[in-house]
Amino acid sequence: MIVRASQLFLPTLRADPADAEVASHKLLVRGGFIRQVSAGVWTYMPLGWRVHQKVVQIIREEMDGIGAQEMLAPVLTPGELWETSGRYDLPVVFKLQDRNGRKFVLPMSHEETFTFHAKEVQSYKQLPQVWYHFGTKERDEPRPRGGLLRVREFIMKDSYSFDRDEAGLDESFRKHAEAYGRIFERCQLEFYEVEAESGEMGGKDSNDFLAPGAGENFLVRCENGDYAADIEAAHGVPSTADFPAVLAAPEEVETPGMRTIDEVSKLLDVDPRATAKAMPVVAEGKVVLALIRGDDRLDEAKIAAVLGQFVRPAHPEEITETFGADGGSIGPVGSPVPVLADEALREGQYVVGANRDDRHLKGAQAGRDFEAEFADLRRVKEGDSCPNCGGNLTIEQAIELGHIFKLGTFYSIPFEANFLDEDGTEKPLVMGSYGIGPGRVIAAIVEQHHDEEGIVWPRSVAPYDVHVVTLPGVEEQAQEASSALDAAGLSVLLDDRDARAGEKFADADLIGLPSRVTVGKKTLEDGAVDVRERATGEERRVPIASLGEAF
RNA sequence: CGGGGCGUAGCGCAGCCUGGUAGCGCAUCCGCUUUGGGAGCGGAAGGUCGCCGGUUCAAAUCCGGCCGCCCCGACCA
Repeated sequence: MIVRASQLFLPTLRADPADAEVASHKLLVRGGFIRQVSAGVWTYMPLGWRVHQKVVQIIREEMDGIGAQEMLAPVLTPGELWETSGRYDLPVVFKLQDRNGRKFVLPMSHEETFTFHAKEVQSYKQLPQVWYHFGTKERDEPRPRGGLLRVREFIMKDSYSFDRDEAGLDESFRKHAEAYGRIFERCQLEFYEVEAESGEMGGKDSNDFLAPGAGENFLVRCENGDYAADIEAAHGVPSTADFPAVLAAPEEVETPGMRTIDEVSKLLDVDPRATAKAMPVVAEGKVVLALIRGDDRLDEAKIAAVLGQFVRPAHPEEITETFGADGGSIGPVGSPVPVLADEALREGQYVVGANRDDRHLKGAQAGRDFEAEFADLRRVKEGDSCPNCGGNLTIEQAIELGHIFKLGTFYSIPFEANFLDEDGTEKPLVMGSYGIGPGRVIAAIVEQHHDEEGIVWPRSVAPYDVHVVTLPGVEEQAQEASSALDAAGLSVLLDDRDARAGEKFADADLIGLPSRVTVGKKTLEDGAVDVRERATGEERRVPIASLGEAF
């Protein structure tokens, strides 16, 4: 295939768009791949759509490879299906009504619809089934951002597995994980499969596929490659505290006006890591005192996992009412409410609030001076050690490319999606669901494959294989070169525009096809062209006659 | 939803404080010259200054309300 740039809708921009921050957003817009229509709503223009199609085809091949069956479910979905699952009232769900006031949902994923169809599965003999589609998803995101990173409408490949039992689900889950690995490898992505929070899905196990780069997730990794986790699920070993001399009993000290760990540790000349921070929270109407080491941050996802969904920090009035002291001076010793302490505080003696204004206690020790439940509450941070090998942990931003869930019977029970098993009993289907966002895959590829000049597409997803740049006076030779490449099965973008060489080269670098062929006046003398690799800048001279074999 | 910023030609911006016929660069169109890393000269086209209202002889500019977009946070299959 040969496409002429002079006829192509490819509006490249010389400057970065003013509202873009991340590299993939800037480059995809500048390169004429995508344009914004509204916040979090994008059009894929011809080049961008070609990339999307390439990614989709890779996903399709790998899904088909594990026996999944492609179909297409509608966007417009009756509200009753979502009332059945209980998801109708989630705030991110787009809802609308028809002229008769009948409720509809624009779904953000299709569990309900696919489970609805799964009611037609009758017998264990038909299992397992794996169905998927590339469907348009809608989400009333409170805050879209970062180009394709977080959007309100997007295409997702979502698949759903239906098995007889847990063992079958494990197998479907494993196959998906392997297929996902192959998909991301074919897209030349560096990625990590990590444990994830299941959110509102009610599922048990769920794994995220994270690609380092920009993005909204934080990936924790060990330098030795034996540990990777999303920060919300990650465990780190905190650095060792520098404890002062051991005390036989807690000792009260005056700390007038000292409210923060920083102030207290400076005043008392104590390592902040040898202090403990008390954070009263309210869960289900009850106050609990969360206790973490002075240098740590409370991880809200982790405390929510222990105390339940609705945890909030206590209000100042609640604190003084409960503890009889200001928030800067409260502590676990003599606490009127249960203490939930981070694992790091099991051993050692810490400086804590005395539950009296302007007083702290030195040498407070869990088990001796106060009772506490222990849990992992601290947010992993730079400088922590790997829980497996003790190596250094690093934290980097990452894009969530895909998410795989073991749903179990969360949907099949309310939908009564049952089958008759070998033993003659009726059982609910055991389900899994598995998503990949091609748009995020594209963003991640650009994040990981670009330089100062523009995008550097991996060949597997490049919109075209070769960019042929024609300089003036050699139009015929450029056509000849393009035909040779086309005959060799390569797709060609022929830049036949009446533009200056520099402009064409700059656009070629920006658009980022893997190879560039320059046809210029020299070609008239030697019948050869310059072939340049976008990734390396390496250039070689190749006769047009043998261009086909040069790739 | 809380905090901050922005809205003027296709893109990037100035003008607003201190009201008086709307400007710059790039892009676009025509002509000539030029042509291996974003050319030069000459000519031209293109804007309800986000929207509504108010103040004023006069509003891009001052005041009020609304809308949209970006960033941080909250939120988040």
